[in-house]
Amino acid sequence: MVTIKEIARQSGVSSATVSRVLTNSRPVQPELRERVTEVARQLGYVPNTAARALVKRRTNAIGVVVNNLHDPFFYDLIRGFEAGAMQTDFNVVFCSAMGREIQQKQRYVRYLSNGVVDGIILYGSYDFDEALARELHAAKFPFFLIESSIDGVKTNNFLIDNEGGVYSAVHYLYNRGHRRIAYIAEKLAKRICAERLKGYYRAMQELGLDLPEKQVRYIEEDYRDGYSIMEHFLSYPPEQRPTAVLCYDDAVASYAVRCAMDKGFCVPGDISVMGFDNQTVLPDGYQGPAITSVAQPLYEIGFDSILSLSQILRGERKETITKLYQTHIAEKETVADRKKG
Amino acid sequence: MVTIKEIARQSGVSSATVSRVLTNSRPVQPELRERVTEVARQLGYVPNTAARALVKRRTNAIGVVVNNLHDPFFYDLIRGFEAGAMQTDFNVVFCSAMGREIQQKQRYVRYLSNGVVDGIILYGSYDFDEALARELHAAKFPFFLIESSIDGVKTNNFLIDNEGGVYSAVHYLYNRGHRRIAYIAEKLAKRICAERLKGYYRAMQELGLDLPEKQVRYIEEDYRDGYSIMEHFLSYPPEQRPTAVLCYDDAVASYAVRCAMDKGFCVPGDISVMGFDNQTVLPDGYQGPAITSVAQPLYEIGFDSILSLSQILRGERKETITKLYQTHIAEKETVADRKKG
DNA sequence: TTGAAAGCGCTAACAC
DNA sequence: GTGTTAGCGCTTTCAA
Repeated sequence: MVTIKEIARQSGVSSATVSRVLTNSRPVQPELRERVTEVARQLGYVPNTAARALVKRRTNAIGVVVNNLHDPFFYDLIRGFEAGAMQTDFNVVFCSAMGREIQQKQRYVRYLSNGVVDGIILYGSYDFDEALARELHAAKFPFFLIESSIDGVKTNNFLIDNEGGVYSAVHYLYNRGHRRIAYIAEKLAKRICAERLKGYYRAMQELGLDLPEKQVRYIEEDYRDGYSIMEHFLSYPPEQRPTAVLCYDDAVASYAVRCAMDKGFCVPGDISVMGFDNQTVLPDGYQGPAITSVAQPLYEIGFDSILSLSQILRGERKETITKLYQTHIAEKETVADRKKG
Repeated sequence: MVTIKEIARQSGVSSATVSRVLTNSRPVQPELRERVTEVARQLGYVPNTAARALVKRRTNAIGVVVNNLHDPFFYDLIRGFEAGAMQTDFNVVFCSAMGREIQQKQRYVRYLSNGVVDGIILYGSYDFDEALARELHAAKFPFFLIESSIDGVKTNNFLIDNEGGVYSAVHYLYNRGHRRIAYIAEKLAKRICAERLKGYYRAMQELGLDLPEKQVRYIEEDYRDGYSIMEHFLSYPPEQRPTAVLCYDDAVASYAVRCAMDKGFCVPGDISVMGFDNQTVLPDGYQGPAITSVAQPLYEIGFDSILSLSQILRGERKETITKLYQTHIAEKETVADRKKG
């Protein structure tokens, strides 16, 4: 490893001068500057991040922490982060916890927030994400929350209007003549599960549709349960059977569609299906019709969060940044308009 | 930030003792140990990574550097990295350069290799990846190459038998009665492009099939060119038209299939198509038949590389690790057996 | 403008 | 077993 000391020795100046040249922090005689620069170049000097971080208490890096980085769900979000990273001087590093691991996520957050990065972008809406956020908040460490927030504490966060998204999806179906609209819900300890379900109830109530008790069913294990729940809905007699099934997310919806098709139902001819997330990538090689879905602007969120956090870290913005992103309906092939034909 | 010094003060011992307790490095009186542990816990102490890295010259972290982390191509690879990370004590961080950016990739490699991580896993087969590898090698920094190597220098690397993969794909088609087998090639400055093409030529030659000059065409821009190239092949008179088109990768193949279907050809009835990578996720919402492809064991490679690098860093393995991973044919829906029916 | 020296938070060698 | 001390590579006072 080539150090500043070595450069100092070889160019006959003090290490302080080398530092001044390399960081451009104070004026240095042009000839010295040149000499130092040249020696540094020849030796292939790269500053030691740890040493610099220790004394400056700045690392010039931003950390992004998620669960399941491999999940195609993150496609647009990561693209946004990457694009944001191109626009800033901060180095951006990603850390991923497997499954719904809290231990590992906590470990990464602690690791990053103590001398590795200057700020963290934490993606997730599990209950433990809020706990991690509280920890960062208590430590006064700069961070940005995506899809979560801390009750009673104002923090930088980007939220998505999950409730409004499902609410508008119900209206979308209603406007196309659907009245018996079922919902397949997720009951993880994630705020977005509750928010989405709430949007469903609110819309159904406002539209004066039947109280949806028997039209809401919860996933037990994972998204594959969409299959058996759909099977259940399809077992209803035709006059009670839902004409549309709204799903917590697209993965669930994909299994609902699979089931319907397997049972000889036509989607959307016989039954419509909607999802959430507008994922281009569905699990297990789904090849059915493209799923009409509630889309969230993940690219923008990724991009904006990197840029906003950069601004905060540079001190360019002092205020707490909060934003609620709106969703839109991505019209695809799984919803029929019952008012036509 | 709570430091070791503060803990020392509050628990009435020296900071050396605190360090000993916290790192479990040497015996400490049980009561002192307990006192220190308790104070540390109460204060929410987390060791400063930078300080520790500086003195130990170890960070206990591994860096993974790729281009386009968002690319669904990485699905299995990232899953492998994540699973590997769960099996080791090292923290794993990912860095991503956009597009075919060399600047940013170099910046990340330099950043990581100077005080942020103990070892790097570099994925990529661009020419500049080799240059980056040379840099790391010159700096004697521990690293692992996936899909690339340095000419004349023995380094830790995992390679995939790209040539053999395409070679066996040609045989696979041959065994199913195909004789006019075309190839859509990529001509990026990537070693895998050359390797795959070589496998095609070798197989065609060994099988005594027509010299494939007019059966090989190169992509100009990106994978979408698969469409126009397929269009070209389809314009041949039936007796000269390829019965199978082998593609550099699945993204290209997906556009080749699109084209064939658009032009009213049946895949694989009228023309067979094969890809490479066995991607579950194809670009732009591809919905055609599942593409028969040459599959590489990306999950294993990701997993193994983390574990192998961990072992190297812990000094458990001294030898240079080199491995050539074999591919296999993933049979899907785009190849017809012309010897049947 | 430059150099000497202190110190960021931590570990490790050395003494006791 | 424990405290004292030096020092990792760098930046930043403070003098000169």
